[in-house]
Amino acid sequence: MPTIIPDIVISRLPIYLRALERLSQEGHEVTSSHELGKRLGISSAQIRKDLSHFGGFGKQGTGYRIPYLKDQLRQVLKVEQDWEIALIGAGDLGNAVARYRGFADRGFRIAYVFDNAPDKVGAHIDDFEVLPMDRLHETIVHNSIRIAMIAVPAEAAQIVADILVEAGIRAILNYAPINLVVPSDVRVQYIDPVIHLQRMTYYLP
Amino acid sequence: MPTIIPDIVISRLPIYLRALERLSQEGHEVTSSHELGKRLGISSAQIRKDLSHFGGFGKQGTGYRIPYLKDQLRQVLKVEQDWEIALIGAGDLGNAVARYRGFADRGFRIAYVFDNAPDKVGAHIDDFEVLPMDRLHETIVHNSIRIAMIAVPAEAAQIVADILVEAGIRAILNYAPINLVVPSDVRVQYIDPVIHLQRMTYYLP
DNA sequence: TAGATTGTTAATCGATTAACAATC
DNA sequence: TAGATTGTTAATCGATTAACAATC
Repeated sequence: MPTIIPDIVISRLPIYLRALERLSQEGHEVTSSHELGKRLGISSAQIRKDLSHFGGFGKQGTGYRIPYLKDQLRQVLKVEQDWEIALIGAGDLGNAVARYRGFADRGFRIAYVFDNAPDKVGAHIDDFEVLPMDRLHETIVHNSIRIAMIAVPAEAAQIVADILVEAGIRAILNYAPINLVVPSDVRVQYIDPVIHLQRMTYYLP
Repeated sequence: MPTIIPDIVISRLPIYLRALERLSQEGHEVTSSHELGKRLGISSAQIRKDLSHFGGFGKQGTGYRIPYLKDQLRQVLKVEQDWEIALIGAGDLGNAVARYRGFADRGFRIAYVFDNAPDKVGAHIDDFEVLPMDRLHETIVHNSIRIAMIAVPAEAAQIVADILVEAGIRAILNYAPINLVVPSDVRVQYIDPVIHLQRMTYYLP
C-alpha cells in the first residue's frame, strides 16, 4: 500500500484476526462489521474503516467471508508463515513461554532458548536444549532470526537487548519490567502484568 | 477529582511510575518532564499535561521530586497497599505467574491459586496450596477479592470469567487468548504475546 | 538575578463516528 | 425487488503539541 497506515490501525488487526479465528472455530463462514464490533466492543464503522486501508475485503449486503478475511489479514500482518523466535531466559517465565502451545498456527515458532545459568544450560525444555548465552549472537546471525523474546530479570534485560540488536534482531517482546533503549528501527513491545493491573485499580472503589 | 480523566491518560500513569521506580533505584532524587520523556519516548508536554490532571506535583525551575511523585501516582492508581489477587489456573503459565516476584512492592499479592485438575489440587506452589475450583466462589466472596487473573486454556476462560463476575470480581487480567464477555462495570485487560508479535511483524521486511 | 522548568492555554493534528450512495 | 451491509466522505470529537507566563 502506498500511504502510511496509522500504527493504531495496525494494532487492532491482530485483535480482528484472533476474533475471526474464534468465529471459524465456532463454525461461522461469514461475518459483518456489526457482529465483529459487538464481540470486540468496537464500532462497526471503525472496523470497516480499518479494513478499508488494505482493500475491499467484504461484499455489500452480505459482509465478510471469514476464511478470505483471515487470509488477507495474515498476509497484511506477514504471519502466513512461521517466524522463528529466539527466547532468552529459561527461568520460570521462560519455561512457561517455551512450553506455551499458543504460538503454533498464529505465525510463530520458538526455535532457540538461551540462558547463562550453568545449571540450566544443556537442560531440555520439551524438545529443545537450552543454549549458553555465548552462542546467542552467532545463532541469531547464522539463522537470520529477526524476532526475540526477553524473559530474563530486569537487571539483565538491557544487556541482552544490546546483544540482540547487534546481532540483527528487529523486533523484541520484552517480559522484563523495564523500558529498553534500542535504535529506532527496532520495535519493542512490553508485557508487564503489573502495568495492566495498575491501570484497572484506578477504577476500583 | 471532579472531571473525568481520559483512560488513555490513566494507561500512561503506570508507565511513569515504573520509570520513576527505576530512576529511584539508580539513585536519582529529582527528575523533569524532559528527562522522563526522553527515557520513555514520550513528549515532555504530554507528561506535564497528564500529571496536571491530578495536581501540581512539580516545581518550576527544578522539576519533580521522585519520592513525592511516586507517592502521588501510587495514590492516584490506588496501589499504596497491596491488593489480593485470585489466580485461576495452575498449569505452566499459572505456575510462572504464581512464582513471579514482580508483584511485590507494586501493589499486588497473589493470595489464592485455583485449578480443577485432580493432580494439581492440593499441590503446593511455593507457599500456597492449589485449591479446587469449587471453592472459588466462596473464597472470593469471603475474602472480598476484587481482582483475578485467568491462566486457564481458552476453552475454559469464559466459564471461569462468569464465576468470577458472579462472585464479585471487578478486574480481570486474562492470559487466555480470547475476548471475554463481561458486564460493563467489570474491567478486563488482556495479555496475549501473539497479539504483540503480530503487531511487530507488520513492520518487518 | 539568570536559567530552568512547570502548569496551562490555544492551535494543531489525528482518530472516530455518522451518514449514505453504491451494490450485492 | 427489498433488505442488508459495505466502503468512503464529511463532520465531530478528542488527544497531542507548541508556546509562554508564572515562578522556583
